[in-house]
Amino acid sequence: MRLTKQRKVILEKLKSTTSHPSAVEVYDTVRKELPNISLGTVYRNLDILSREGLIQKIETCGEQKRFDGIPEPHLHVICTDCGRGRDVHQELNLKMEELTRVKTDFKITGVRLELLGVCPECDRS
Amino acid sequence: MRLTKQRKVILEKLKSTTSHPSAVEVYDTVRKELPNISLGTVYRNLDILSREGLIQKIETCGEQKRFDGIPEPHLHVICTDCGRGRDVHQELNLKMEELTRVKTDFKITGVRLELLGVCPECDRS
DNA sequence: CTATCTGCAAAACATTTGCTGAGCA
DNA sequence: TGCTCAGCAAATGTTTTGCAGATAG
Repeated sequence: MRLTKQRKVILEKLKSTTSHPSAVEVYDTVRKELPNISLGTVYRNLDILSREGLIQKIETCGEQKRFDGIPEPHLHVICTDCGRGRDVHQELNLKMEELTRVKTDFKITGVRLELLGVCPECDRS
Repeated sequence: MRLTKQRKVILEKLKSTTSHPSAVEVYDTVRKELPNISLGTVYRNLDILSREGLIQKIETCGEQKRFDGIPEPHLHVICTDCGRGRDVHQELNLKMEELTRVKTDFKITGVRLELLGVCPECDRS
């Protein structure tokens, strides 16, 4: 994987925020520095970067996908009002051992878990 | 809420399957009985029915939304290959009590939890 | 009767892709 | 220099919406 300036800026912007921006939001931020970058390039790079394990594509719900500069799996809270997410640096007590006991003919490989809530901003209004 | 024949058939089809069809799949099924129904009507009704609590809109990930004739919250396994889901009628040991101890300024209201795995069909190939 | 609902078509988004020329290694 | 990548634009897929006529209650 080459380190083009587009790729570098995308990665850099994503590492310096905790707001889990969508692809379009990344695009808007990066465009301040690289005005000629195209949205297609942003999508392509977000995809490549997450496949390479440098960032995380948050397969979250409903709306568009969001991206996280922290590639290690961790817990997110999602605001049910505005859709914004926040990191939670705390483990929930859900054991993988318990998952293997689930009665299903699927081969269980993991969980997708996120907390739902209302963020302080939305709570005010 | 009126009980139109379109709405009745959509609800009926959804109640008689466990496959969590997407809106387009519901459309295809319903069209066998009501050939002139439009996709827009299907979307509108799926939305209304889930807001009324008669069905469940599965806010699942990545791809398009899927719908469940069972409105009560229950666990789903999602195939990471084909995206198909299946119900799991079993509780995981995750207590609401534990959620309230999460350190965040969000007002926690719930969790979104789904299992990931590979379905028997995809496992074969 | 009339407020709600349908069908249709267009619009709105999010995302992907084909192509040609540019630039990293 | 060669292979990967960027920019552009068109295509794709999902969901929403405006409108005029139909219909449940």
